[in-house]
Amino acid sequence: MFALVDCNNFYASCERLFRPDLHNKPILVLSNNDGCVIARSNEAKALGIGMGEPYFKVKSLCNQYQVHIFSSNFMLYGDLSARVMSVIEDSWPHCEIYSIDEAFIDLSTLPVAQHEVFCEQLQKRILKETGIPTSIGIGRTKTLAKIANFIAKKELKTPVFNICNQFEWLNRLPVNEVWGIGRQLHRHLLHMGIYTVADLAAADKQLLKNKFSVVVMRTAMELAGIPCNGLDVREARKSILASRSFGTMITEFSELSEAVSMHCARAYEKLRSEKQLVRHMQVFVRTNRFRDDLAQHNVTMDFNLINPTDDLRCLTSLAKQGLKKIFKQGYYYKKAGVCFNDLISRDSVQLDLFNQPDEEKLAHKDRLMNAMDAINQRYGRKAIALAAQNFNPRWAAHSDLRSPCYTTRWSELALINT
DNA sequence: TCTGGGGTCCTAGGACCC
DNA sequence: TCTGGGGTCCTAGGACCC
Repeated sequence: MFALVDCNNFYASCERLFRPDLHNKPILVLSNNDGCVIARSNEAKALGIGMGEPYFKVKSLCNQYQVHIFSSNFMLYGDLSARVMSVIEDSWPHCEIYSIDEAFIDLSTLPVAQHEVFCEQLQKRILKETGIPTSIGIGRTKTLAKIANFIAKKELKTPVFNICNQFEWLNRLPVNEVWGIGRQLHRHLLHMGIYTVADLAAADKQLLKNKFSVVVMRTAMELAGIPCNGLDVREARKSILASRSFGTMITEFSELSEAVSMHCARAYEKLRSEKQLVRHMQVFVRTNRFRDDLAQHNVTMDFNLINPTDDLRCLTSLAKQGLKKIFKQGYYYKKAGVCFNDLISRDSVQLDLFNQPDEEKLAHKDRLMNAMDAINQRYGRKAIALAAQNFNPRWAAHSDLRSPCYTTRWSELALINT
């Protein structure tokens, strides 16, 4: 038995937490560059504003209905997420943090009669201790718990819903609400006459495997109540991506180079915090895909590193060399990024027989990187950096509507007037 | 004018091995 | 003219997720 705890309109709820005046008011949270809608309060959903819609398309509607707009503030959301997750982990020993706003819990060791009461209490405790509203779905499998959560949130608007013995719901929900069924699969399933969740649960499993994949087969089995997935144990990350769209389009190599250097530094930060080394790296640039009137140039450059590394100087220098090879004069660039792949734990490095690293240099590198990290940890992210970066670039993304980092920066604490 | 970012998993096909 | 069987590993691309 599984339960899925899912925060309601998570980013919008985070923004509202420190703005009680926005209770019952429509709220939107925007993506980087204030580009697209990535979260909506219920009031904003009621206005017909879609998920992922470009902000400029709904801007006038927002003005008309006085929708409160926020640039995204992931520092805040990440911190509040950690609070929610710690309450869940403190309440039950068998948990899997699935995303920034969701966690599965395995209820198998709890008597069936107590499932709903336990989840109701958990929901109340999270609300009380963090201020974040959640919905909880209960089911025989993770996929059913997901569906139950959907019913709780969207259909019944109750804090907790247990789908066991209430399978008639599966006939009423369209198959694309199922976890793992996206746009393409939905299209194919419709052609096969599979319209509802119940249709998929009853479909021929071998046929699904042959026609699609083992993943779709497992999904259908889970809907039929046969568990194929347990709680996942958190494993080391397999890739780290850092990329951003620019606030304005870029034509100069020097500016692209600054951007790529910045992305290296951001990816490096994650790499170091996870104690991993890079064996493969990509650097890429993109033009604006929405501008049919402009020539397009989207390229990626790959590198294999003979000796795995976490040396920011080395990674940045490589990325810049790659950029030099793929950069072409005369294009309007909209986005750039780097991706670290084929990561390996710092503790288990396989050395190359023919390219032994210089031990002394390696030790020197470690001291330098450790010192850099320590300085940035103590004095803030931008305290020390490679000169290749530019902290005040002309091309920085727009985020004019960002709320304060209420819970992570002393200088931005909420003020209370008495 | 304005259109996000960061991940995972699976499969088919090619290259290679004996 | 006729040309096997059984594997592994890697990669690109596509699908999905939040």
